[in-house]
Amino acid sequence: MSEKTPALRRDAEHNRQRTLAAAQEVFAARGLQATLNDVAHHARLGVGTVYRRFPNKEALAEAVYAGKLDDIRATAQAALAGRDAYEALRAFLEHALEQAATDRGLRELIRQGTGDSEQIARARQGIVESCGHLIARAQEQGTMRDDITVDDIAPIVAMIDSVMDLPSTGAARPWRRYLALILDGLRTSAAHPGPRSS
Amino acid sequence: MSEKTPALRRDAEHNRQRTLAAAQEVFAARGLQATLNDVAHHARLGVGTVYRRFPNKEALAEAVYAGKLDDIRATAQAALAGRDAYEALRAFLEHALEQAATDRGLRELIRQGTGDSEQIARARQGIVESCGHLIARAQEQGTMRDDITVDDIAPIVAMIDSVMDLPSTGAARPWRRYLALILDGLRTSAAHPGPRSS
DNA sequence: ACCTAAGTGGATATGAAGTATCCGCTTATG
DNA sequence: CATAAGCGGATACTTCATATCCACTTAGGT
Repeated sequence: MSEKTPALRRDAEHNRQRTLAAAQEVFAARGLQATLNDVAHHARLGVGTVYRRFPNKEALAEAVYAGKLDDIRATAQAALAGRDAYEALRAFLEHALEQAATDRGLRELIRQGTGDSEQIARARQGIVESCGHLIARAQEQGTMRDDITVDDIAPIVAMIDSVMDLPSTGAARPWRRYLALILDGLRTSAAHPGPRSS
Repeated sequence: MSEKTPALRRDAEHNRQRTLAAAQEVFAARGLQATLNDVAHHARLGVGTVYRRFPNKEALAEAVYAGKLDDIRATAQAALAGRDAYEALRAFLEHALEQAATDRGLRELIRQGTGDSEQIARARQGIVESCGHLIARAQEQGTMRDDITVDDIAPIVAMIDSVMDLPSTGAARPWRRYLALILDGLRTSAAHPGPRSS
């Protein structure tokens, strides 16, 4: 490790944590377009203090989300161990989207396919890879339509995301309903219920 | 009609049309966030000329889209005449989303539930109303799940919209595929294919 | 042809927002 | 207690969109 991290003064380290915590909250609530000034104020720190530790918003966002995203990647990989691949995929998507549901910043990070750091790109790639395996296996198991591919995952996630962004009518979380609807549509049996009724 | 429209000079009227046409194109391609300067330049007119006819971007957008949206409303109303309500709804949604697919500005206008002019609000309301009738009738005809309501329409449209915004991989238009998938899920027969296989 | 009100262009004033720096003051720590 | 590290937050910079202004051009009536 050639990286030198000169060890922060105790108060400085404390403020670093405050900054991260505040960023977490602010990004979750208002999205990545929140300003570092917002974050600093929320942490009850001066702007300068924040800029001293994180050169810019991107760096801060990465510090906040790299771990979270890698957790998701790990969950996806763990899902590979499941017997029923379709169910494993379903459970994984529900878990991942659950995270997204409560964190607008995460949602925006996932959505923008472009310009993410190496660390985040790697997580993204790992997730896609695991989903690919699950899809292939579900198809072998005969539980998923053969015309589904990995490329369907991103659109599906995008679709559910978009429901989350909607000014929801009830206090409910209708995204689960739609996720179920869509995933149901991916099942073999539902592909086309059959010929016209008459 | 107490409205006085003092009749424009011929060249002025011509430029007004150019402005509308340019706005149409620019909004369709780059969305409503395009500036009036963009529009003016695209029409090969000075900015001042555009501002002379349209006090601001909102007014221009309304002039461009009021008609388009009302056409969609009319289509929805016409769909009420169809025998098969489910099929009529499906056809209407496909038609309306076809419009949206080629016009980013229209998409943004549809998405933002807030702050639209009276004219546009009326169209929106009419569309929702017709969809409501179609849903109710399809349920009477036994072709649609009973737990679907009008409130499901907006999320479904939002979901398909989000697919359109995606940096599409192939040159294809994958939104039709997902619309079909979702609508299939609304059918009675697909509600739940049945008990577990074993 | 000529007059004048209507129209035109586009440089530019205005304003809003976000980013990032600077530097006088404070505080941890050996 | 010396001093390097850290802090705060006013503010300089940018960027970008909106909207205006006014010297100049032109349609169209007489």
